[in-house]
Amino acid sequence: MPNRPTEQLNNTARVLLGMIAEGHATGYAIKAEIERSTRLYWGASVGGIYPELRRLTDAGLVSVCDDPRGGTRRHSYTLTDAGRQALTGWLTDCSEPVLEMRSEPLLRLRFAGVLEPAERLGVVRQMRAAYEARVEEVSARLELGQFDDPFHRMTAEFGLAYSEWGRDWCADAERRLLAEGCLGQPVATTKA
Amino acid sequence: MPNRPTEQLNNTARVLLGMIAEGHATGYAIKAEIERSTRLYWGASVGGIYPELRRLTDAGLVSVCDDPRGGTRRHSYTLTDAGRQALTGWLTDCSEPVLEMRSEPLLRLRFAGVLEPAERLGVVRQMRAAYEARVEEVSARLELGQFDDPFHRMTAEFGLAYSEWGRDWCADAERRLLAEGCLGQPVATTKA
DNA sequence: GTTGCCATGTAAATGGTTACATGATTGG
DNA sequence: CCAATCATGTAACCATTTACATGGCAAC
Repeated sequence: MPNRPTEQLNNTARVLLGMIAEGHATGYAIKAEIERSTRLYWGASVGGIYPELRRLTDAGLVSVCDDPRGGTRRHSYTLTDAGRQALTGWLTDCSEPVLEMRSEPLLRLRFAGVLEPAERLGVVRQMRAAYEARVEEVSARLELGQFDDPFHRMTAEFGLAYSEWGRDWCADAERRLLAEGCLGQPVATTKA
Repeated sequence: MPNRPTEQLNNTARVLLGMIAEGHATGYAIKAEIERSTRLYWGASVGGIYPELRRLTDAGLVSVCDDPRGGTRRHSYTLTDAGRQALTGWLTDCSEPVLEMRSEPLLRLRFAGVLEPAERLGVVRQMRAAYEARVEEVSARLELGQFDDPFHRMTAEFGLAYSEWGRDWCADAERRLLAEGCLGQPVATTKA
């Protein structure tokens, strides 16, 4: 009687199942692959993977076998039928299109009105700098051919195109702000 | 001696300080404003605001006064000088351009290769549907004139433009997938 | 022989989400 | 009097992050 059946997988579990399906069999290999490819568009935790692997094992979604390298113990993971079903169930689930967005630069922009008009432009400049740095990072990785699988490459290309779009949006926003003198005094300063 | 000085604000604290600076004086009003505007681009928790308001008070970043409506107790918050400094410090901080991206549709796309070729297109279709729904939602709100402050409007416009961009990217990706027969067999199925 | 990588894990803290609990006021 | 809205909070849970701890193996 599995602890957590097919019903609800958390994000760590999803990444783990996907990685194992792709053939990354050990915790360490998964960790490395997360660093290599997923980090770009998914802030995945790395500290939680060993506990979660155990939970998945207990839940019967993955099976483990000992596969030592010399004297170093090593666990090799494979998907069970239930695990594969959970993974494809998640991937083909058409009910929940969770599009959450959590962008600190945008949150800052939302509050830029509380700054002095002269300082407001800096918030957008910052935001543009962040996108620019991301453009550099992703395009460098793409040029190095780091993304073998076509779907990995697609997601990296998405990251690149999105960062370029964001950079351009910021440049345009800067122009608009300058044209309007960084916008009057929308600040509703609190009066005690 | 404040519990948490200017140094590090968590995200809830940031939203709270910004909201108070804008003149949303009570926990309830802040909650309502989060629902109204911030939800679109910032998945902010609403359950954590009262405890956090107390922490901010203890830390000397906001001051509170009782402001009852009839027999209903009510707390009115104002920024202290330290609070205003913390807020502007965050807004003008040029060290940390945290651009985290956490998109479940993209994560699914990354693993689409483990599905049968025929099913892969569905992952992108899903993603497009999510963006389309977002486009509808944000443009409806913009047309209702829900965003008074120019910076609120800018963030909403960002949300709209981004969703449109994402929708179009997906449409293009769908075309590419179809043109290539949803891409061969990149699946590295695990062998036990 | 020591640096760096492979490999697995634990502990503590923080943060965020949901659900619950309470009660006053206003308007129909 | 009932429903909706204003208003404040707590408790429990889950997820995430960081830091730490351990040890083998390979290469230089």
